[in-house]
Amino acid sequence: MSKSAAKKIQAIRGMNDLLPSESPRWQFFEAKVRQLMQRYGFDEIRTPIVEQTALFARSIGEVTDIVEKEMYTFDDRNGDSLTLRPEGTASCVRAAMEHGLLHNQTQRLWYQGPMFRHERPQKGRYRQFHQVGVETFGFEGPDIDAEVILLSARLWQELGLSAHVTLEINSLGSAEARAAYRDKLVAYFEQHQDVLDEDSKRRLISNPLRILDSKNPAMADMLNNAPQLMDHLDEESRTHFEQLKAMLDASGIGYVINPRLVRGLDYYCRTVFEWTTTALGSQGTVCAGGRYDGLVEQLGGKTTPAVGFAMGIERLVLLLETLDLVPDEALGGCDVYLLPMDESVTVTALTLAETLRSELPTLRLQLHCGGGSFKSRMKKADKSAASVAILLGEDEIAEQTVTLKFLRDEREQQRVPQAELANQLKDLVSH
RNA sequence: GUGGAUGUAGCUCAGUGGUAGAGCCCCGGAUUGUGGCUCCGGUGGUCGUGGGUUCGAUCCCCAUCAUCCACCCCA
Repeated sequence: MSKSAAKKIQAIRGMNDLLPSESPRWQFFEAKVRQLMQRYGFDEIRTPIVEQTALFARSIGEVTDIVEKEMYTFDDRNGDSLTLRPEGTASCVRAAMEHGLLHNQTQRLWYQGPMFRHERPQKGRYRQFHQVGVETFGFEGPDIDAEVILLSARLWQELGLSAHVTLEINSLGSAEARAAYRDKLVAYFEQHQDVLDEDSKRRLISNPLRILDSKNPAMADMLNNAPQLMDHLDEESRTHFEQLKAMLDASGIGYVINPRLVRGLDYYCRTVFEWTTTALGSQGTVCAGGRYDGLVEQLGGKTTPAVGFAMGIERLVLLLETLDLVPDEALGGCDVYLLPMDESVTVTALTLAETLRSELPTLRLQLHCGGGSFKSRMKKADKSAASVAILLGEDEIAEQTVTLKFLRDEREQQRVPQAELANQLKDLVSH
């Protein structure tokens, strides 16, 4: 490379490349998710990653941290204010409304993709991160709340994570009850201004319910005497919550009721829940969601009950990696390595490889390319993780055979007629 | 946005005010058609970047960028 004064261009802070050594874990996770969604009868929806800024301002809440200081917002060439989506629910609601999916019908949707928030990166938290989300529309009763929670619980089971995550649930009450409680709480906190720390004073405006969750011991007494959310639930929400608990009990799903569990986004009401883990440091929430019955109306649609959740893929993949839960066979590699022994047989090897791929569509066959000594070719076969190397040289070509060499066990290598090769390799294709 | 730690080879890391080393990886050889183990050799660094102090800075000072951890926030 020439000596250039140009600065090295690197990835944007907090936006990561997903390298080949990592991608199999993601694929493993994504495959499980896709399969699961099908099993539960959820349909995939894909929406653009850019939306009008107003969509997020109106749905997430004007005074939330996300909208106030974490959005990637910019002006389009025609002057419109656009924003890289910081979460998936708003886009999903917008798209569903826009295409009439909510008109006199119910929906069970899921999505997956990148989200963007301008936060200080740390373990399990990045500026471009990825979520899988589920959104359901048109179901009023607690059965759908239970259904989406059970769906998430089954995913942990499928992934081997069940023992490592905990379900916390709470109810925020109806939008009216929540608003009334909020006012009451703010009034209470204002009477105790002298005890409030800096963070809490700020939250008094942005998210007063969050103050209840403060870890500051100096405020513990004051918080314990604060009005309780549970005491201010409206009757319908109370019933809804009781029924949900009964359904979870009947399903054998363990949970903890956390009266201080408050979601950060404005649109939640009634049921809220969170799956957390202690294995990831301070970013322990791995999946979170709840009911948002008012959002569709808030965005200009007909009143439509809705429940959903989102999970952070980075966090879950990190968890899978930490706990070593991705099976070896999911971690990539190939089954066989086809190796021409010198330059003179390159073309034959190439055509043989294509023949085998046609005959065995699921066989993972890597063809040696790039020349090199025989020794280096063998080394690459070894590195490839293939269990079998197919050696092709002048002798083999002369008699229309190949040499099968077993790289991972003690079996003698053998000559096999090319016509029988596909048949011999079948056993390697168990997937 | 706040606080702390760290930036030396592709990776993991030593190290010194007189412009650098190990292990792993990679390449070649010992082994003309047999990988893994062993041995030998080799490629590869403007010591994150820019300034300052100094005869001289990878080392000391300042700034900046990046990464990591925590706070905040959140998935």
